[in-house]
Amino acid sequence: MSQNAPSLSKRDQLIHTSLELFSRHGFHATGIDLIARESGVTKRTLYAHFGSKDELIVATLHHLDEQLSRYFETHINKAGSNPKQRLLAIFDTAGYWFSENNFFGCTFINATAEYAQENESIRKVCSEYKRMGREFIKGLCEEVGVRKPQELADELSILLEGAIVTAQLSPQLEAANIAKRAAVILLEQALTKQC
Amino acid sequence: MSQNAPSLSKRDQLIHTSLELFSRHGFHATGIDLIARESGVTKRTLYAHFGSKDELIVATLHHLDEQLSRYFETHINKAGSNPKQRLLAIFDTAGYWFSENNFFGCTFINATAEYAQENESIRKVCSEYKRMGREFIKGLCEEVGVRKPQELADELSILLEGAIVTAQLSPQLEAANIAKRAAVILLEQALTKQC
DNA sequence: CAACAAATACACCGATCTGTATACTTAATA
DNA sequence: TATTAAGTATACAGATCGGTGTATTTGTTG
Repeated sequence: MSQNAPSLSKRDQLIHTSLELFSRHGFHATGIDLIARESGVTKRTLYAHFGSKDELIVATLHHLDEQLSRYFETHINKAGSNPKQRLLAIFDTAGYWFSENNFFGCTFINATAEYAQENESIRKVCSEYKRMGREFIKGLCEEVGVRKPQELADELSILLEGAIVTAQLSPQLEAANIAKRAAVILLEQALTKQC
Repeated sequence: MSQNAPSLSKRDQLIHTSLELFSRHGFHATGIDLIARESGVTKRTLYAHFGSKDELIVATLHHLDEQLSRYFETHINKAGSNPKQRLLAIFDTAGYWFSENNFFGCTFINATAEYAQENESIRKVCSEYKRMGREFIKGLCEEVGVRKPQELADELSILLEGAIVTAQLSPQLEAANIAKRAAVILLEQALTKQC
């Protein structure tokens, strides 16, 4: 999940630092001055690349979108070619994610919490990310060949969301394993129903 | 969910206003001055009742804890005495909750997002609330009489959490109904498994 | 070498933040 | 009626916030 490249462009460095600080401490709690300092960059340079803090937030969320999507796709591809195993690998991947030491819940959820009313563009990036996630899961359900892939995908998506916030709020629970256990039941039910 | 009492004590008025503003706009984004003004109270009075903003936040979350617990218990009791119906009424209640116009996701999740590192006491209130919620659901599972009530309760808890954040991020989805559909399957599976 | 873009250094702006100091007023109570 | 607690009014402190103005330096490219 984490990448520590030796030589990033100033822009990438700023986004990288922003992601770390926003995820760990939240958005309002993270000031522009700190981001610039931690990036080894002047505040003036920051504003040369991003017109405002909100723009920086949006760019950071877009970066996280790509990063998380790649993370899940990579891990699921490692699970092999069996469609059922690929679908359930979602929850194994989630388990890896939760165990990383820079996991602080879903930053998209956190961003929506902090900008529920104020900032349309931030909220839009978050809901769009979630929509794409559901599309991805729906694709895996279609591979499995259940009768109503949309319904199963919606159910598994909610399970995944629940596992994320449970891992965030109640780390002692094995949220990913519980969600996977439930997912197995829902998947088998969806498969038998079409006979 | 909302209560508009005519004459509240200053303390209750402050907590009531805080809950509204914190839920709608977030914690860092809501200033002490605004809370005092909207409560019709001086900032000096606010600090006479609560030693700091963090103390006010903790008190507000405790109030929300009681309010939400009562909300769910009341609605579930209205569902009658059939244990299965009572258990599934969790998700009907969630559906009512999501449709209220002062629903902005779970304020406990939002608080944890904003104070993940900084404030232990705030985080503790939130995780404790979630723990009690799981206990409550476990009690309903025991009433139903499944073999492993803890397992089913953990699964349904994750479903509920997932429905909450899905309703927050993707309001167009009928998150409560989807979660209930999944809950029915998990419940029936838990019941047949013990034969 | 000349020209230009990118980044730096650094002071500064107005606004807002949490929290406090001080003096005055109201209302209930003993 | 005297006392006391609760609240008001208002100004202020010290820090931080997002964002800008300006001049200087660096590095690359023609």
